[in-house]
Parts: sequence; C-alpha cells; structure tokens
Amino acid sequence: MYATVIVDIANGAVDRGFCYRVPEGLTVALGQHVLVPFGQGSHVKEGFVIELSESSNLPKGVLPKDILSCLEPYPVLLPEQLSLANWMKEAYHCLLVDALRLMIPAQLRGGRIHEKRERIVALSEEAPAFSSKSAIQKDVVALLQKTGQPMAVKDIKAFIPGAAPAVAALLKKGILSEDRFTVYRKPSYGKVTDLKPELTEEQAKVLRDFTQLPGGETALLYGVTGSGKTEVYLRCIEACLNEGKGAIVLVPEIALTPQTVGRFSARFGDKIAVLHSRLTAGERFDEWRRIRLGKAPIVIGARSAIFAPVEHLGLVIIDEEHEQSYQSESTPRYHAMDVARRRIRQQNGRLLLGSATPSLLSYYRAINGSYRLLELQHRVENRPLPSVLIADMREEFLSGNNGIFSSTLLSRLKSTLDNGHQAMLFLNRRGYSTFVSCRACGYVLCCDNCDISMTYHKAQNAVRCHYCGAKKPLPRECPNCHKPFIKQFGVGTEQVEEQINACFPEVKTLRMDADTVTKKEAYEQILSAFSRGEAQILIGTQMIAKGHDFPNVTLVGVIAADTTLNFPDYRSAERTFQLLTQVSGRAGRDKMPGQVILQTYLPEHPVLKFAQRQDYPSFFQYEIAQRKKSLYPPFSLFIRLLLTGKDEEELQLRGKAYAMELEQALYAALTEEGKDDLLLLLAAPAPIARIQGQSRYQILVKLLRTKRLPAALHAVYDFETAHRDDGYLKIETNPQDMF
DNA sequence: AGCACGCCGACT
DNA sequence: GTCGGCGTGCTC
Repeated sequence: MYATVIVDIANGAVDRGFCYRVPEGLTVALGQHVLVPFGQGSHVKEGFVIELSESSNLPKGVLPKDILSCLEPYPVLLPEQLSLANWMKEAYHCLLVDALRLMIPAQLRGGRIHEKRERIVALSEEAPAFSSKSAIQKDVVALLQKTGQPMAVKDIKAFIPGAAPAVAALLKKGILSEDRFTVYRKPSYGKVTDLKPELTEEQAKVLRDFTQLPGGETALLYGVTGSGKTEVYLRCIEACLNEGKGAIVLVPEIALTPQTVGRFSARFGDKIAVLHSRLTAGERFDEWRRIRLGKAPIVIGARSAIFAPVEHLGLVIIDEEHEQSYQSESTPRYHAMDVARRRIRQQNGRLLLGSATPSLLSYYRAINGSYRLLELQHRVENRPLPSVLIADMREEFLSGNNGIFSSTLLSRLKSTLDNGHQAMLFLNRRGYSTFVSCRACGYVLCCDNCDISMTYHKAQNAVRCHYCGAKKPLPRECPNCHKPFIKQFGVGTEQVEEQINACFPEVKTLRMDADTVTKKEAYEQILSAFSRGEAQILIGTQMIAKGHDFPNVTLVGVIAADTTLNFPDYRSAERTFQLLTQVSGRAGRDKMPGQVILQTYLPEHPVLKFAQRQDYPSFFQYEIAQRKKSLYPPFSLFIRLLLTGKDEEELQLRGKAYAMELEQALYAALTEEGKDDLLLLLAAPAPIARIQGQSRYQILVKLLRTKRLPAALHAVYDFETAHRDDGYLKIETNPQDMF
C-alpha cells in the first residue's frame, strides 16, 4: 500500500504529493495526519495523506520511504475537505497546505495540544460491606450513593473539601473503582430561555419554501430588522437535523456574543459547537473534535467555521451576509460565501443567506433567479419601523446654527432624555478633529512615515496617524511658513462627546471607538454599562452600529450621514445605505417606537431618501442601474496589484514594467474576440502613496464579466507566480478598499 | 522550509 | 592552497 502525502511546509516548491510506503501493521486512511521522513538527513515532518493507491507511481530506481506513524487515531480531514482544498488551490491560487491548514485547529499541528482526561470513581461490588471510622470516607461513599452514578474526582473534591486522601484510601480498599475518560473543554455558551415562539405566517412560508428548495441551491432571505430571521434559522436547522444532517451557521465575529450563541444552545443543547477567536487553545481543539467525531452536528462560528469538519453537511446559514468580514484578508483570500456554495453543491445541501440590507451582488443573483428570494417584510408583533427624519444642515447653517448638532436633533435629544429613554449618536470618525491645517499657507499636517493627514486627539493633546500610530504634539506654529495660524478642522467622536456634555451637563455619556476600546473586554464593558442605564447617551463609530439591542434606546442620531457617501469607491452608496439602515435599526427595538435623525448636507441624495424610507428594493433598482451604466461590479471585476518597496523610483519603474507585461498577458488570454473585455488598466502610485515609510504603487485592472474572465484571471495568477520573488506583490480581486 | 552541492574572494 | 560566502536545486 502506498500513500501520497503532502508535507506541512508552506512553500510552493514542496506543495505537492510525495509517495510513501505504508508499513506493515500501520493502518492509514485518506485524510490522516502522519509523520514522515522528509529531505536530507531524513528530517521528520508532519503531513497529510491526500491519496491512497496499490502501487507506487515513482520512476524506477526511486524507492519510497515509510510513513513513520499516525498522529491521531482518526483521519483529521474528511474526503470532502480534501476536495475543497484542491478547489481552493485553483480558485484562489494558494498553496494546498495553506488551504488544508484552515480545516484543522492550529494547535493540532506541532502536537502542542492533547485531549484532556479526567479520573472518575464509582462504588464497586465491595461497597455494601463498607464500614469505616473516617467521617470523610463515609461522606464520600454517601455522596456516591446519593447520586447513584460514577463521579469525577474533581467534582467530589468540590463537594467535600480535602476528599483526595479519602478517595485514595477507598480505592486501595477496593470500595471504589476507578476509570479515566476524555472530557471536552467547553466554552460557556451564555444562558437564554428558549421560548420557541409560534411562527408568523410569513416566517412559516419562508421555512416551507426553503425546506422545499432543491439540494445544492441557495436562497437569500431578505428580512427587515426585527422580522425574526433568527427564529427562521433555528427552524431550518431543526429540519436539517431531522434529516440526519449537520449545519454550519456563520455570524460576523462581532455578533458572536453569549446572547447569540445562547439562543442556539437553548434550542439544541450540546448538539452545538462554537468556533471563534476568543476560545482558548484547549477549547478550540475540543470543539473541533466534537464536530469531527459527530458529537456536535451544528456549528456556530465566524468566517473560518465554514471549514468545520461537519459530515453530511445539509445546511449552511450565513447571517448578515453583506458583512465584509466574510472576506479573508490574508492568504488564502477566500470568501466564506464562495466556500459555502462550493460545499453545499458538493454535498447537495442548501445555503441560506440572511440580511436586512443584502449585498448588491446577492440581491442581483436573487432577482436573476440564480438564488431563490425569500422575504420577511413585517416585524414580529407588528412593531413599527423607526421613523426617520432628515435634518438639512445647510438650512441650519443659513439660519445661524453653525454647530455640529441640528436644532431637530437637540430638541429630540432633550425630549428623549426627559422621557427617561436613551439615545445613540453615530459618527464614523474618531478623534477630536479630522485634520490640522495652516490658515495662512494651507499646509496640512501629515505623518512623517505615511502619506496621510493626522488626526487631533484632545485627550492626549497630540496629533496621531491612524495608519501607523505615530504621535506628536500639536505644533503652535505652522511647520511650513512658521506663522501661528494653525487650526483644526473636521469633527470626530471625541468632540461630539465634549459638545454633548456642554449642551447637557447633567447627562452621563459613554463613548465607544477604537480609542476607548483598547482592551478586548472594554467593548463588552461599555455596552453593558449602557444597557444597565449608567449613561443616557452612547456616542461611537461603526462599533455601535451592530451587535447588542438596547430596549430603552428610542433615538438614534447620525451626525454626518453623507461622510461615507463621498468616498472614492464604487461601493460607497451600498455601504452608506447598509450603515444607515443598520444604525437606524438600533432605535426602538422593544415596544416603544423609535426615532432616527440623519444629519446631512445632501438631503436630496437618493441614497438618503431610500435610507429614510428603509426601502431596500428601490435602493437596489437605483444602484444596480448606476453600476450597469458605469460597468462596475457585478457587471465587471476589479483586480488590484499592490507593490511596495523602500525605493520610490525603483518601485515606479518596476510598476510600469509590470503594467506593460500584464497588459500583454491579458490581451493574449482574452484573445482577439475578447479584447474589449479589458475595460481599464491603470498604473500609478497608490492613493496613499506611503505607509510606515514604505512606498506603494498600484496597478488597477477592470475586466468585463464574460466567459473569458477565468482565462484572464489565470493570466494574472501566472503573472503573480512569475514575479513571486522580485519584491512584495499583493493581488486582490474586488478589494475592500483601494488605498 | 531546510539542507547539500557548487563555484569565487581573503585568510593561515 | 583552504575556509566560507550564499546562488541553485532537490526533497518520496
């Protein structure tokens, strides 16, 4: 018997199968984690069995070495995962080992973690004859008689302090018998009471439609905030379990709170396993093992949980499917949704995408018929959607208000606070002022290492670079013309808080942004303090837009609703609509109706109008028309090649040469027939031309989405391979940002 | 990733 | 003459 093994070394030169002999007496299955001798001096390396065969495929004269041993008694990779990894290697142009490494807990590699075993004791047949003068021994026996079943020694010690010697003595006398068993280190899931509410008619219809969907298909559940998507998820999982299959639920990392997990564990008990970044090494390993060994057929986790070893995968749910966090930022640069689609097609399962603000791409697919569109248009218990007001800041200015709060927002804040309710204020910029400039010469204070303006932070009385973290004192005079006319412009959360405290001196505020959330726990601390009512107003950035529900919040104010709209990115409208809808959803989650105020200098902008009416379908029609007109995604694909280096001149030369070479390669791949598919090929210094002293140059490619796209992508990948060794080169398709 | 083989400069 | 620099190539 021979096995093809890939060694666990992340290097293109060895990223292929090597043939080994399976020695007599060793059972090796596909997906097994093994030790093999590899390279000169026969160093021992870890590897994975990716193929088994009766004969060696090595050329004559080359004789295979023997597999040394198996690291786990079971294969760590399912056959389906091997095929998934092979697909990823092709689709993302990554190493096979890089793909395989996503599918097992990191702790498994290097053998740094082991199962935890615990001692249990039980009363033996000798027990009825037990008699002793020792009170503590009597207590131990009495405790075991009372519970009537074996107990962990650790638990006995918890009931009876100092029981250890007594247990030892009883074991010696033969009164107790001892055993060891594996325990799973379990993270706490959060406690929630499961009400299992009756489904509304709408929910029941969605459930029916989804469970009748043919295998391998995807549905998009578009449901307004508060329409009860989670209950639909729970019912879909229930149906999946009844078919004897497993499910994976993906949630954005930030939403993976004890409350969220609690709802699933309240319904499905220990059939669930959780995978996220805050688990300890032991917990992560044990949760993975419970999944692998079939003890937990339901997995809830963040992006990488899509690789969980669930056998007979019948269902994948991706909640908040529009979230950026489903796109991996490091190699392999996979998107959890693409991986999910591949897995459910292969397994004949179903994929359910859910959102109140679907990504343009998903809704486009749903309208096109490649996804099934399911809708929840009403909130449960017929709670009204919050009413949204647009405050025209131009009018405010003309009538003499040059502050950052509109009169509407101030009066609503006052009445909200008078009613004993809470409010949230949202602004997408941290710090006090967004930039510092000289009024005499126009000089803008920039970071020494980055090509970016610096933000003033009043608490530290310093300017800071949000890219590299550099910090310096606020200069008294202009570094350029030496006149004393340095002034700060633009408003950040720090200043919003200061001004609110000035307007409402008796009101307590909390601020949540990257400056106040420096430690992991701070995030939860601020949110729970707010939810306990320790402050009446919560001010913050993106961070407050998602996550927790605060029943007492009835007012949400967006300080500048158009900041993200002016972003130089084709997705700015989509992001703005999503953000505004999400923030608005924070108002009036309970029985009290909510109120939202959007402050803007562009009150007529269609995106703000759609956000005001919370009308996603109309927003979609508007935005898809824009994309089609300009041939932006989903009608085309952007590819960005980013080069960085110390020497700016050398970088520019290399960039220009790359651009010419790539253009030729693309035209060759597209053939004469497809020469118009290449819509754009721009080579220039990146918008932020320097970060941390490193110069940046980018080549931007825009390709029409046609049947020739895969060929063009291959040309880009071949280009990447050819230039792998001549300096830093990063290739991204549809990059999240283009700076 | 490692390690060996191999072909040119400054040392006992 | 040789010790060692790291370029190139291979690992079942």
